[in-house]
Amino acid sequence: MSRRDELIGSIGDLLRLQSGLALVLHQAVAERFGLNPTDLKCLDLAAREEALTAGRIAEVTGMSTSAVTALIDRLEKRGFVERYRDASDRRKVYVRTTGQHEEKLAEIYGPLSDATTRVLESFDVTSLDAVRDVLSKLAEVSRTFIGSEKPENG
Amino acid sequence: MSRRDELIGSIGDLLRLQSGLALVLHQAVAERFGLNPTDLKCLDLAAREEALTAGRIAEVTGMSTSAVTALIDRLEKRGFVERYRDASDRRKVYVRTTGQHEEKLAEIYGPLSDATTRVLESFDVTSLDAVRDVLSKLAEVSRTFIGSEKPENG
DNA sequence: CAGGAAGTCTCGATCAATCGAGATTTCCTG
DNA sequence: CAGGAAATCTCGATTGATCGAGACTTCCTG
Repeated sequence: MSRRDELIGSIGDLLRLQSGLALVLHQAVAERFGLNPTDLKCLDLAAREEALTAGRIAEVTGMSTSAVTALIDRLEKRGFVERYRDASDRRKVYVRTTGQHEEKLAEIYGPLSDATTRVLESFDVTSLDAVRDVLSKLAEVSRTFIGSEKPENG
Repeated sequence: MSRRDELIGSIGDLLRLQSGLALVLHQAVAERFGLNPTDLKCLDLAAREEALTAGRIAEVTGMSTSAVTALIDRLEKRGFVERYRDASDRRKVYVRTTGQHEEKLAEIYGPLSDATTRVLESFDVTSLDAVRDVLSKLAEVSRTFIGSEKPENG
């Protein structure tokens, strides 16, 4: 086996390892939040999307509207999100994060993020450049793959 | 902001992105297996550990023994694992994978794995070398971090 | 303003996963 | 072989998340 193939093999292993670790970490985060994975996912969604309605959550997750209501109830009860009605269409209910979410995330991920930065700082620009190129291409591959696996949610 | 800092920032973003994608992918895999995340996790455990007993699963996961029994029932019913008793201590029940798990995993991840390999093949050895170094250091950081977050499971 | 549609919520029922207590089988010690 | 410990399983009850049907409020069209 060539040095190239060896490298490619071990990078593959490392990527799988990182995926596994990400799962464990995510699990730990969900526990720390006192939320199940689905709820945490919707919380992330709320943090990212500007004007997230209950109906939109149902659409994205495939859940029934009643399940979404219950979900928002849970998130609201724990203070992670707030409901507010659209001023111009009062049927709609928007969900926005209160800030607790981001705060808590930063609290949890802060040390990891710092440690990651320190590691990266120990490499030269050439290496970092290569890493960024590779990771961005890999991200594209993953995204395409996931897209092809789940054709329903456009 | 220096070029270094820019690079470090975007690599951080890419790493977070990859983590997110890993989650989505894992979710998709669990669905494809018809298993919940907990069950899938135990299945992975069974695939990795040589002599995995029911009690060991309870220990690792923190579940009660009755929950573990139910879990193994589910996995067994779907053909992913088999129970067999220890020949020298017939109280113990070992759980081993039947091979369906690995087969199905390969089936799902095959295309992604191939695409990943193709991407990596498009880079030169110097770049790959840098990537491997960085990823292996980052993996170490993640592992340490997870260890410090969950001190209970040694 | 009437009628229907859209968006969300309420309610009752269901299902999966879990727990605790106790039963069962097997092992170990004397 | 008796007694207790270990490993797992069974059973009944509980909890959390979900669904479907329908209620409610609001919007839009004519």
